[in-house]
Amino acid sequence: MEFRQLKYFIAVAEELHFGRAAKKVGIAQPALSQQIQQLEQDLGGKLFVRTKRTVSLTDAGKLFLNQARLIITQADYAVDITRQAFSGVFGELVIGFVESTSWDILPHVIEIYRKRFPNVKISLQHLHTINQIEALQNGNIHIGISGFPANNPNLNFHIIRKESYWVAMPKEHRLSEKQNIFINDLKTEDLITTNREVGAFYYDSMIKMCMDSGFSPQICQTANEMQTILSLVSCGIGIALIHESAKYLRSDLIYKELLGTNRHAYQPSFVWKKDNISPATKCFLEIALNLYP
Amino acid sequence: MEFRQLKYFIAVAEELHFGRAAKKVGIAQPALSQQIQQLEQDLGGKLFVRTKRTVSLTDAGKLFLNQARLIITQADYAVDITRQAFSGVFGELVIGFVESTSWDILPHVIEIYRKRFPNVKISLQHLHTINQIEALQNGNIHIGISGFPANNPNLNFHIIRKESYWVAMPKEHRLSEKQNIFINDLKTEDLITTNREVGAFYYDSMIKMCMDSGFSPQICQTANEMQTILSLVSCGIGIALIHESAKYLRSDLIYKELLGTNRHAYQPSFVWKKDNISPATKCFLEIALNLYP
DNA sequence: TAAAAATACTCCATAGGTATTTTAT
DNA sequence: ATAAAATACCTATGGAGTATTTTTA
Repeated sequence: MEFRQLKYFIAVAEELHFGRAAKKVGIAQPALSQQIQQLEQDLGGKLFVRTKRTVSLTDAGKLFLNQARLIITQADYAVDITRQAFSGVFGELVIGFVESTSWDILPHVIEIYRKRFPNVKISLQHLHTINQIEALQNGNIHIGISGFPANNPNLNFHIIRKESYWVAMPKEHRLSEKQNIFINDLKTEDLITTNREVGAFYYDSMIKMCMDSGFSPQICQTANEMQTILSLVSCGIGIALIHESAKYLRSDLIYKELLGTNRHAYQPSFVWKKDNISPATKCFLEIALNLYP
Repeated sequence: MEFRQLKYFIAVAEELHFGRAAKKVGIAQPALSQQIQQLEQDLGGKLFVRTKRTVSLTDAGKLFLNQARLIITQADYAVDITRQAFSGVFGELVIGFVESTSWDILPHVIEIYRKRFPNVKISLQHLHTINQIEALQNGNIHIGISGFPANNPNLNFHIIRKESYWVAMPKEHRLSEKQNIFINDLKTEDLITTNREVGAFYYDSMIKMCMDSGFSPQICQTANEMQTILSLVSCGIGIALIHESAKYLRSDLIYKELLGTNRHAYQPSFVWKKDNISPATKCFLEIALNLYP
């Protein structure tokens, strides 16, 4: 049984005339007769009752006509949505993101993307940068939005923006009097940081920055989320090194830029595989990179 | 797109290895590669990501795999039920019947048939003999069960049995005293008969029988159903010429055989088209004719 | 007699085979 | 070096064409 034969069969069933049906499907009448005969032989019985003047469907033929239409419809649909998948307008997109990108970048890019590609199902996964790299490589996510660019030979990245370090402190803190804050001012301060596993790049970068200035930072407390860290700062437990966009999470603190350093506290980036990216991924990246050139 | 290609594609998707998949579907590896390439070209994109060592499905490939399986399942099902239709175990059977066959023949044959062919949908239509003939010819019914054999060049028939005329009368009727009743005894009796259109054959046959004996019957009343006729007899309105099986419909009357005639009051028969009968019809007839040889 | 399906036959496109090449591990 | 997919090329099956026959209304 072939698709061709199903289409021919449907044509004959609709026309009930081999000559007209042959014209309809664009072949010669004898070829059509042969194909129908072959189909009948395949199925093991007659689909049509032919006299030399009239053609009509047998009971089994009527049954098979419904089936043939179902098959053709199903096949056309399959081709259609697969082509859509190739074009990127249909499919699935799994996006991994770090907490800090969920404040502005993630909702922004998702909103724009959804408007253009409403038929792509988006799944979001909260993943730390290191896990995004792993998930990208074994195909669990299509796109990563990480706090720092991934350094991996199989991955591409695009830095969204670079933010410097800021110091978050309570209103009554003594450093709030100072005009300019440098790294050495933190030597004797209690610091609240993230756990290293939450963002090793950020953590190590901060440690190195201190070490380069000749001291080892006093980490009095760690937490997993920025909101928690700022709450701890607010309680007077210590001060925190944050990046600029985290300023807007909490308004009861004083924020001052850390001067005299060329390091960046935060470089939110899109990350994706170098090869075999899906059309939906490609379309997403096109929008995303256009949004944050 | 061809069924062949779908099957090959499913095999490769399952094995994720062209060599093994080729063996599985029974062709050589290069032929398989070519067919998959052609399918991909048809669809307009890659279904697999190939490195020289590994094969994996693209996102669109995963989508198309589900679709391909649906199509193949649908096609297999179509072939299956069509073959069943050819064998007579699946399909539809529309049976026309006259009232008098619904007392014993119809339920009997249907019961036996349903046991053997539970997947054939049976529709019953109450039709007079003349309408059965018409319905058979334009394909509205597959089988007719009529009170008399149809006389039509396009139809075959099989007489189930032959029943002679009987006279139905109330207990107190004067003819109930008589030992033997002949046609001439009815000359002066009020007769209750069916309307002619309900069974022209029966009606005309009865009229002719009287005319041959030299009188025109006194028809005092007509009715459409045998039950009604017997009720009217019971009321003393008149007597009725019935066939033997109708005796069992009502026990408060006296029934006596009409002697001295070789005519038959009733010849219930199966009727069907001479050609292009469906497999289900053929199977039904086989059972029916075997049941009433 | 004419319309329409089937048959006879011819041709060529292509599915599938074998041999070989390419490439990643 | 090897495994595995792709490429090159060849063969033959069968789909479709033209010409003709058969059949019945």
